[in-house]
Amino acid sequence: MPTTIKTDYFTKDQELTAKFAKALGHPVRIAILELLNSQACCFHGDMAEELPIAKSTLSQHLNELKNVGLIQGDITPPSTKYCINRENFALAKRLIGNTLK
Amino acid sequence: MPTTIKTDYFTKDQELTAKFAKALGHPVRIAILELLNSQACCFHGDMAEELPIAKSTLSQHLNELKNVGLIQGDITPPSTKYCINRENFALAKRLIGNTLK
DNA sequence: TAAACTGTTCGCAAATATACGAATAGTTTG
DNA sequence: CAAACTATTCGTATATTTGCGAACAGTTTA
Repeated sequence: MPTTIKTDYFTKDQELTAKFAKALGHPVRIAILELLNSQACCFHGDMAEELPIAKSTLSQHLNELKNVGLIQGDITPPSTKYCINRENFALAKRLIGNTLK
Repeated sequence: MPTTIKTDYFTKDQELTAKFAKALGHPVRIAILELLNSQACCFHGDMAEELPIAKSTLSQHLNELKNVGLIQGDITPPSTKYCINRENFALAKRLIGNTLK
């Protein structure tokens, strides 16, 4: 068997593609994005009413989407407004679409 | 607070979109798909040489991709040939792309 | 300042995902 | 038939994800 160097195998793009895809890998998060997409922006509370999960769980999902940059949160207590990050939306679409080409 | 029915909240499309995305949510599986995409088909052994994981782990990843229908395996011992399932590739691209529109 | 309102964070439990090597299962070769 | 070859399955360990309710943190209102 030939020796194969396997250090740092993955490219940044591959890592990023997987990261975006992973963030999309849950129905709740798909639903969140569709909600945000259908309206300009959305408050946490509005989504909590629609989605079949506890508020704390919703916060976690929103946080995951925020961490990969697919959405952004405008925190002005007592309420928080969430919007889609169009730039990263497009990037994610391009990366994933490229993998599925 | 108005009563909201939350049973069976997610649509089939939302579930399927999440499923596809989840399958894409790991760099190894992204790399696998890119390998398969760059060549017509690929043997397990060819990929095992390229990827920084054990063969058994590779089998698991291939199995996940197969389970969601993104690839298909042609098992003719002692070797197994894997190909991309173009139909579901396109479906996944359409569903995820639609979410990110 | 107390109470109300909206979200987040914490602490925990259960379920999934990831990874490896050993053992196993089909073929083909000697 | 034994050995070699390729790949999967098994058993196991660890890490991550998902989910909830309780507790907490900023504002605004009474």
